[in-house]
Amino acid sequence: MSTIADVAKRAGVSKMTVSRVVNNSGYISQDTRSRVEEAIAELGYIPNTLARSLRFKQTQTIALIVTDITNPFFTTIARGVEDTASEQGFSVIFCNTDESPEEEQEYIRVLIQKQIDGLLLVPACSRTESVSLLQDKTIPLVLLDRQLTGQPIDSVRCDSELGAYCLVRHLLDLGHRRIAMLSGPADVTTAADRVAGWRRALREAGLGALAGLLHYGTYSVDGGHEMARRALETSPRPTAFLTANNFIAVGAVRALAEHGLRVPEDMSFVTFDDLPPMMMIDPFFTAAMQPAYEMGRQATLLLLDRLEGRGPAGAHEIILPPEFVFRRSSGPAPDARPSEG
Amino acid sequence: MSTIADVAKRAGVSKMTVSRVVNNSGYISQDTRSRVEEAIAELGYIPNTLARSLRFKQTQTIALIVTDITNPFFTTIARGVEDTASEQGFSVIFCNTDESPEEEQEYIRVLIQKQIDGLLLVPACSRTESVSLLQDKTIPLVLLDRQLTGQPIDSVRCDSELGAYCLVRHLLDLGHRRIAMLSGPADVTTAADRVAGWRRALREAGLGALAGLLHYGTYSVDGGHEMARRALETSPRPTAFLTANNFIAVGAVRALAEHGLRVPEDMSFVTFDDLPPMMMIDPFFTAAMQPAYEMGRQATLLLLDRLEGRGPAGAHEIILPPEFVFRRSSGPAPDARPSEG
DNA sequence: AAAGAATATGTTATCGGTAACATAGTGTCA
DNA sequence: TGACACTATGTTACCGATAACATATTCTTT
Repeated sequence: MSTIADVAKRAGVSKMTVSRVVNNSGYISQDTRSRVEEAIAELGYIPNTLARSLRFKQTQTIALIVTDITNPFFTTIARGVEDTASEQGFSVIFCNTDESPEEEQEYIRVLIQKQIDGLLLVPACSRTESVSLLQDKTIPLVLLDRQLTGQPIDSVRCDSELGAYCLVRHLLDLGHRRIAMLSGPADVTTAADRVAGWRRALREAGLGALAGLLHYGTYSVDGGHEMARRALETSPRPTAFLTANNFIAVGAVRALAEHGLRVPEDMSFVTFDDLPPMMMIDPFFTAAMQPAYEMGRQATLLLLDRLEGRGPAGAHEIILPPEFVFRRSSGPAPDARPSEG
Repeated sequence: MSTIADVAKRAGVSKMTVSRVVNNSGYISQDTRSRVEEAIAELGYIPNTLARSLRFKQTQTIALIVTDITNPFFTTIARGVEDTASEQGFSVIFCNTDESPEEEQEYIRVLIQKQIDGLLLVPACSRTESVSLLQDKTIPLVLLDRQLTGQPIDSVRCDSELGAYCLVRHLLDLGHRRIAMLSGPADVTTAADRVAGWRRALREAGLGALAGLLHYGTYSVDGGHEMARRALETSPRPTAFLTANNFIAVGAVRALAEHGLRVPEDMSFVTFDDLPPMMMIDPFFTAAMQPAYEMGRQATLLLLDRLEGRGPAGAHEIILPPEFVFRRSSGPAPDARPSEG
């Protein structure tokens, strides 16, 4: 691996002269420039970013920590981040915590060691321990998707409360009255917000009695399966499900199938997050879709602004609206149909 | 951001002493150790990996370049790589080329700049230009999934030829005789291998006339859609499709639906790579599944061996067998059934 | 033609950490 | 009690690049 010193020796100049050629800075005679460029080509010299970063105290690298790399919602965010960052000459380090606050803390420590310039974080829970490390170091932080309790922090997210509210309104319009909510972990803000939207829509419809309709679980297929099982045991049974993310939806649909229930004839179904069209033979869910790519993009732009000391004073919150697709999974409530069961 | 010098000053010792405490090396009195640890805690000191790596000429970082980050096959490989690498104290940088050799070359250049210790590569095409950069630098390289033409290189892949062969045999057993192959790009070795397996099975069955049955396209939904359209225009029409990956399968199934054809009644269907069970409400494809996680794991182990100068002399090839699932997408050929159009 | 600007290149110090060597006190053994 | 090992700590140089400053030549300008 040849260094700037090797190039300098070969070209018969000082290291500084080589540096000037490489970075196009300062004055260089045409003759010297050619000699140096020739030496660079001959040696296949590629500058060492480590050394440069050490000197600059800037690595041109940001990191993105998500909680579930298998979820297309997060991989789409990741693409938005990657595209936007590399446009501006930044590299991105991706990390996956699997919803574990301990992993999160460990990653943050390693990333600080690696001298990242800034961090985009989907927090595993709403507690703030792990980010305190960053704040001591004055490394800019932008939260994605989920928030933290306590002091306000720059964040980009989708309006979960509104999304859930609209989905429930859709079900109410179809005549449903017993609408179960299969939510995520209680200490994750998106789950809480979606519950709030569900609750508001029902309250406005004069349906305040929610006993047995609200279930908390993990954002996973197993979580959805488990919550759906619990929900189906209640009596009277709900006629519709609202699930708080795509994996919960898949788990819940499977549980319904196991109970011999058809969607939407026996149970209507609406969810947050769609499944990726690329993998769907036959899209099916009525869903509130979060603008994942755009969330990644906006968060990155905000973070890069912060790196240059720009952007609004105080914490900046960007809240994007969900989009809705209405498909076969939601239909009229049984007792709203002329004559059935 | 406090440095080792800050800690040293606060503890009233030299930088070297702090370094010894942090790395548990050399001799340290209990008394000094406590003072230094206290100073570290007070300042929230976290060592700078850049500086350390510069000195060591080792970053404890490897990179994984894949061609399509949206494909669960590659994200599963990525998980295998990440888990295995971090077990051994290595970080992983993920890169996505979107099947572009130019992007690939650019990433490799940046990764060399970042002084990665080794590279896992899913090449975008079988040409070798981009990896020559690495070989000048003696950075160990392990190929994943696909191979390169020319000199042999360490590689880990699944037996594509065998997988395709067995899938076609399955169709032959079901009575199919006109079996179309919807393959990937002609200059990608996995696509070529799958074509070879398909060809061998047909030849062994005495079905040498392949005119109009072989189609090349991209490994994408659009590619599959396009190839399926072409295949459906041939006459006599094929009774079964073999698709070379999961996205091609999705595109092809959609094209069939547009033509009003049912699977498997009107067209049987087998494919390489399944869709992720996590996102499938109702798994459906008969598929040859590649052991993606294990491929990532094995490739990482081989690469880490190479980093330490271990492993077999000469290029090492690890070829893992595919697994098969037989599901509803494949059924008897129409003319093999008692009475039907 | 002298003075200052513009051009071209080199030298030194530095980023944060650590290997290699140096120094000094303590303990042990013949 | 002197020699040598062991323990504990510090000093110097270096990894590869670059900012800041220094030096030297050429070109303008009055």
